Amino acid sequence: MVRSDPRIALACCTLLDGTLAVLATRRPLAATDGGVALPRTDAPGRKPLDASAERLASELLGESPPWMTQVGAFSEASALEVLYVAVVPSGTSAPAGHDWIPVSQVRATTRVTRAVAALRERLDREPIAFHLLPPRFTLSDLQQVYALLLERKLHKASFRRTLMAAHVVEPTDEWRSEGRGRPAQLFRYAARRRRGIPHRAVRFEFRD
Amino acid sequence: MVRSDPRIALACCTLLDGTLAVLATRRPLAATDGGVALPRTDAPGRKPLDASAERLASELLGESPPWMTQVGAFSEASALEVLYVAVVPSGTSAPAGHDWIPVSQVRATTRVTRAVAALRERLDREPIAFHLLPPRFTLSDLQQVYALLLERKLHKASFRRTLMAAHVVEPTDEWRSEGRGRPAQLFRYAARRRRGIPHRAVRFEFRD
DNA sequence: TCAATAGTGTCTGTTAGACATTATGGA
DNA sequence: TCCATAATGTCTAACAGACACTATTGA
Repeated sequence: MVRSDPRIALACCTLLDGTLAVLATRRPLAATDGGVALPRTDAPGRKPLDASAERLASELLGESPPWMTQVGAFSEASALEVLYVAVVPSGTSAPAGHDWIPVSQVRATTRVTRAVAALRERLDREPIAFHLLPPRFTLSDLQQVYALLLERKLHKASFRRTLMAAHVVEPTDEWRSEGRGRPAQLFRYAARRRRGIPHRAVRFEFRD
Repeated sequence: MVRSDPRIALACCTLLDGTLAVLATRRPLAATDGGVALPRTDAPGRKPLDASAERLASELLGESPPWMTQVGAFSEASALEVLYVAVVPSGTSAPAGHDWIPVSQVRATTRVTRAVAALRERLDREPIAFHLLPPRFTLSDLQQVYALLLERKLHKASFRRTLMAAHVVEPTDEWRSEGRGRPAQLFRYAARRRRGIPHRAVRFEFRD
């Protein structure tokens, strides 16, 4: 009946070489659970969990991640663990003692799988993809992020039409030449406040 | 650093007189926190949280609720609380010492609000609306549930077309006459396994 | 010139929503 | 008969996806 404080674990995600990667604590001895070691902290019971998670992320990265949310609670070993997921822009370097591990290498880990699923589920309601990219990005970059997280191919013209109609990006006057091919215009995330958010059609997409 | 076991709280929802209601523990003294008292239990540290929540729900209702999931963890007073949400068919009677309270009367309560939000967010991927109804229901009943949870009007013909195209209900040979008007055919939930779940279009529906 | 990528215009099939109409009961 | 509700057919505007095409750079 007497237990230690609950722990908070953070699955901090970014883009690395065109794939999703998660920040893992480097361990001197070989990992014994077959998964990655997510950064953790003990959560003081009285403080809001979100605040503790924020502090953990800030101490790791030096600043608050641009997007973060709670995934859920798990009973882990003998204590309770509350998992958070955050995203940081591609190019963010791993802090000392940590490494970016491609999630494809840790798919067996329940926590990472659930963290990535939480990203995918919120992709259409939260600007997650944008915060996985630097402030300036090309529309091809953005499309790749959506394709990566949704795990499906996307139609280029359709993707751009929908993006423009939603007024969530605005063009800059910068262009980027990526070696071969026509240079791409850089855009920034700028969700223009819309008067009425369009109604989604009712969907019945049960697997069961 | 030394704390008691985490608690599990259950927001068990049903339909009552055309509105959403949540199961609250009746308290002899006036509630002091201005909200409802959700059924709770202490979670043994070692057992999976889902199992503890299942047991809480089963002991309350006499059987497992047809649908249930974890909402998240909250730091509550001095301990941690993990909130679950369940749905039971309309007509389920409140167990002894408990009452159905319309959620419109408890909107200020964070936990109930988050539980209902969790229902709405999953409405298109889980058969939640169906489990809020008895096994046999009319399509008008079903549409009312969707309209209630989505908080918007739905177009009747469009709703039925989408429903039929998704193959998630099948007609029975029963009809129900509700006083005045033409009797309605009763349907049952029967999600036929579909070969390929259709791709949803990419949406950008950020409020921000 | 060619290869590669960015960006756009047009067409078509699907579908959500509007509207109208029929069907079938009770009062 | 009238009214209320169920159920369905048709039309239209919106849009996702396919396809083709132009634009602009490096090699």
